[in-house]
Amino acid sequence: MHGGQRTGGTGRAPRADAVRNRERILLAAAQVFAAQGASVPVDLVAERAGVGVGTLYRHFPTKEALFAAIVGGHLRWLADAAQTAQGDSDPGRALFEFIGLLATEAAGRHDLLDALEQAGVDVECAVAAQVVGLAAGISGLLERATAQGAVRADVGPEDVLGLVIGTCHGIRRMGGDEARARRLVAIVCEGLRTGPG
Amino acid sequence: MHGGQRTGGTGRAPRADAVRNRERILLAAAQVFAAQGASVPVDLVAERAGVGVGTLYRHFPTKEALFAAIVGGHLRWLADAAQTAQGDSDPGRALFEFIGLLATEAAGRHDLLDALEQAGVDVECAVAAQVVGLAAGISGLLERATAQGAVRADVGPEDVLGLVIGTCHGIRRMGGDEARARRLVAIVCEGLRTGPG
DNA sequence: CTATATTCGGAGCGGTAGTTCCTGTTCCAG
DNA sequence: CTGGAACAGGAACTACCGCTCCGAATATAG
Repeated sequence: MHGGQRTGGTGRAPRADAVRNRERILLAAAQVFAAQGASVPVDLVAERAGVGVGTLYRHFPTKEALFAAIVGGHLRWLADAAQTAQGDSDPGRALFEFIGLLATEAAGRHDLLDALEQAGVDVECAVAAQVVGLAAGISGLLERATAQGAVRADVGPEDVLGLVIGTCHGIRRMGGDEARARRLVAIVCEGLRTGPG
Repeated sequence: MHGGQRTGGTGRAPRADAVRNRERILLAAAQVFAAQGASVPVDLVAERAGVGVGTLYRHFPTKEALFAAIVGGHLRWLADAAQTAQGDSDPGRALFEFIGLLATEAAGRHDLLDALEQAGVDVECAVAAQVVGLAAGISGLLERATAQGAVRADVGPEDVLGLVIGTCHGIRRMGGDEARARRLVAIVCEGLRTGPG
């Protein structure tokens, strides 16, 4: 499970135009999903890729599979970032910086926010499996920050994810204003801190 | 514009079964929209009301009009609550209590959250006009709280509304857990407060 | 009770979106 | 060069949804 599915199934090498079209589709889907979200019609992705819908459906069995292939990369990247952030000497700062990163990414890319939200509703869906790595990373960051006493003791990983998703909705609501986005993130992080003192 | 539209337009008294059906539709729509949100099919509302879709469309020109009629009541009620809360002797507490009320209402009722979100995207739509009263109430509460120094000086009414909407998404994400809902609201309110001290 | 304007109901229309199917085309081994 | 298998493309199929239309039912005036 690492190179993409063959069409035939035996061991024959794939044709050159097939792999070319596959990459065109992936590129177009990345652009369109990021700009418009998961609700964009499949035909639009195919058109942008310069390909018919039949071609698209030969490479990806369903729209959801294509979407999962696109957001999977982002999610893995974010999960890795969370993993490395756990090595930070200041756990509190590490958590808050990662929240800022996640909020900025998800507010700017519609596909990422859609994926996070879908994962919360349909636990069975393809993207939900991709999110667990990210959730684990947040969990690790939060544990260290809690041990340090940098955040309220009663918050769990689900709370953090919920707050981030919510903040992204708030940010998107006002047209991606950069200053406001930073303000909302700052407010949420301040709220996560332990009380005054 | 206060009693609902007549069908004919002259001055004839409406038929008894017509007003009965109108109220059935309103009741069914209130239940279904609250449970499933604005995206619920019109046929389902009609079925629940024990009425055909044709009947529904005689009383309400469009689905959006029906939806606006349903959420309009809630929005006015909330706007009134915000108005009266402005008379509170403690502006900070008044604002935070109202945020908690709004979040609880919107997290439990899908229609209210959908309306708030739709108003942020389509400024032209019917519900957007209904939200301005609520926004004005929040504005007033925030102004007093800011003057008292109970909240950060750099937050605006739009920030508050965005945060509340976001918080509701976070709350809904985890299945309406009561304790978690209160925790998220508390975190956001704490973040809105002026820094430590 | 009768007449008639009003209302009811749901089949059907137009549009959208995901997916499939089939014909014509293209690449590659031999 | 050539045969044939893999591939491309988009029309068509299915499902869904908001909305309309018109024959059937019915409430109310006289």
